[in-house]
Amino acid sequence: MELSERKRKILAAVVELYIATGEPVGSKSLCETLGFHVSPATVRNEMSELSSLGLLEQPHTSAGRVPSQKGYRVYIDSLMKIHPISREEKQYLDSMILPAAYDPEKLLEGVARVLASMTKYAAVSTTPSGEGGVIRAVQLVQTSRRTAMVILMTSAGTMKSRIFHCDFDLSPEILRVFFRLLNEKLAGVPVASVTPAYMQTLAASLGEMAMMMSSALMAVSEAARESMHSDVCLNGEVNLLFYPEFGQSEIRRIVDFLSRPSELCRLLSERDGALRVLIGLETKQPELQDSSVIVSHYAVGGRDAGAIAVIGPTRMNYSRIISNMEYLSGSVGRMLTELMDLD
Amino acid sequence: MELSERKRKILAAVVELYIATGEPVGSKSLCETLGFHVSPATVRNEMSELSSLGLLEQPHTSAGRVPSQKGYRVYIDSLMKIHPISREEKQYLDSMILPAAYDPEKLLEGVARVLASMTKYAAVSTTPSGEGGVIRAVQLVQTSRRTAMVILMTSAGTMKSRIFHCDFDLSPEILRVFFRLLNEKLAGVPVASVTPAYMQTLAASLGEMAMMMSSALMAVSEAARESMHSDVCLNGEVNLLFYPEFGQSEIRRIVDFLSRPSELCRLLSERDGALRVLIGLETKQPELQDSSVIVSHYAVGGRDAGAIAVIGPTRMNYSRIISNMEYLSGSVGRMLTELMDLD
DNA sequence: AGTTAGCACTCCAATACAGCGAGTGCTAAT
DNA sequence: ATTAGCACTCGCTGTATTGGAGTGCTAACT
Repeated sequence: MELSERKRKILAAVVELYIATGEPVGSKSLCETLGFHVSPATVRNEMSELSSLGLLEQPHTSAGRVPSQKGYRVYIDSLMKIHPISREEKQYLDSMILPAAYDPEKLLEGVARVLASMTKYAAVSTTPSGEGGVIRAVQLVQTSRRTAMVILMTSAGTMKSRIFHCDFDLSPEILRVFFRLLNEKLAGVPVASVTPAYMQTLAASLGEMAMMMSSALMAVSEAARESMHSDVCLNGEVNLLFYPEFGQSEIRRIVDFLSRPSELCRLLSERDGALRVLIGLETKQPELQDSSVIVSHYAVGGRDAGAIAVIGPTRMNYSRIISNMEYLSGSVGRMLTELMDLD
Repeated sequence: MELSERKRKILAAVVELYIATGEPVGSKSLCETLGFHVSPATVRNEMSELSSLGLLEQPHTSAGRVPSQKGYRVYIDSLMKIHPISREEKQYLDSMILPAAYDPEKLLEGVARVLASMTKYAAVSTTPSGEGGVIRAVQLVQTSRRTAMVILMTSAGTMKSRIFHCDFDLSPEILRVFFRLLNEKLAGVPVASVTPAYMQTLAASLGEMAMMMSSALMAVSEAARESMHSDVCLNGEVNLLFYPEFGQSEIRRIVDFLSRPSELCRLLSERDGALRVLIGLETKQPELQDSSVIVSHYAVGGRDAGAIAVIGPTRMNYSRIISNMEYLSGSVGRMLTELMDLD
């Protein structure tokens, strides 16, 4: 399907005008935004052909045209020019996420927040999953006389903590011993293999220390289990309220869908290169019929670790958002890689 | 203003029926739910008097009655009987927040989440502010070869961390020295006095160590500054979508209000005993005209530290929510007190 | 052949209006 | 004091009317 240059320009103009206004675009108003002079009648003829090609559609006979799902597809794949991200935007994004760069969960939560506030759509992010990684280190922090926190860091960029309680007073010396033992035994061990059974055998090898450390060991195994699954952070659902194309009932359906983490996960796992745009039913979700999703994956230490996504009406400002998301997922990956000292 | 027993019963029944159905209640349907036999006409007479007392109002002449703000007030202050919290509810609440009990911020965030999911309204919580407290301990955790995290715990129940970067490789020995120095110098110092100027004089007293530790000291002062202000966690705004009394535009106004943390803070700072119910304009917020807010404060180590709140339509299930919130704020205070080892 | 002006046609959206029914207030009887 | 009866009010729903934006077609023009 090759389109004439003029058809391409007209399609692009329809998409952009519709994105900007949210109203079906008619031949007359389109003429005004077109860079060259043509009469409304000519534009009508062209639009009529674009309609029969399935790129535009009419809400009803006597209304303007609206891009179809296929029309958006063509626009995104070959018509749109991506607006490179500006220095100010980079600085803004960095400044918003940098303060949370020490904790993967906080970081990804912050990313969802900034993404939502910047785009004015709903944003989702997943924290990295420790699934394929190994334990990099176990840290211990005393939190009160008889409680301490274990922090388990994995090569996949996760960091989980868990508190444990002893029935004797902790001292820096004891913690040092615990620390040495735990790291000796666990560093380099695949996270997936840290099962309760594994901990049992580990405890056995600790001899008399096993008793004292049992609650610490339990905390470690719980932290390992938690490392295995990735959390989903959702933010900015309410932004969707401000788009008139979503009515009360539609919003409810979308919000309801967004509240189901497993479905969101599935949506984010769709991949095909680093960044993907899913338009309307391409998401395979009837609830998202009039929404689009932009998913961008981030990598930690060279391996795919998680994703960030924006969900908004199909009439989204794709070009601006895509460049921002590319930058953000790059930053996140870099920060986590750095945090994990994997560079 | 003393009401006859029958008027009290009728008012209570109107409030409860309206809370349950959301529809203005008419004399006929009210008769059916009333425990004793009276005719609709009698009820109409009573309701008419309650109307002229300003306790009920009519959306329009030929509609049923709806409780006025004053009517809710009377109901809450003297008619409602609080439904004590059940064992299952307690267990559910505990199980939802316990896993986050090691980090005040996560805990309060979790509280907002569980409160929102349980009530199906919007929930807010504030993290404790370190303002009046002193530094209890500074912990250090190595996060990579040249980076470490400082964790600053205060007597007010706050815990803030910050990462710092050195231009030399860190070792457990160095960290131990840092740890000892920091705690020697800072334990017991009021958080409010840890200004950059204070850190300057502290650095001076460290002699040759000052150079090596400068980034760590900076991290501490930033963590202290952060400890001073309390975060506001908001959750479940979207729940408000499901109440028909809120139209699209009203929801937008409410959500917009909720997105301004300083205003939320002001709202939560209203206090008068541990728990307070603000109905409609009692909140002094025109945006919350048709909403009510229930605020419950929690204490850490015997001192007021923060608050949790629920925001929903005036037609809220007050009795259930109040008992749940009382329990929750008690739990939170207890957990934080325990975490801080202040018991 | 491609472009354009003119015009009849379509169909949504807004407005007006009638009829229904839930609920009230009043009156008169109990 | 309570209740049955009844006229009245007023929002809601459904139907008819109208205005206008936008289209598709045809015929004239370049």
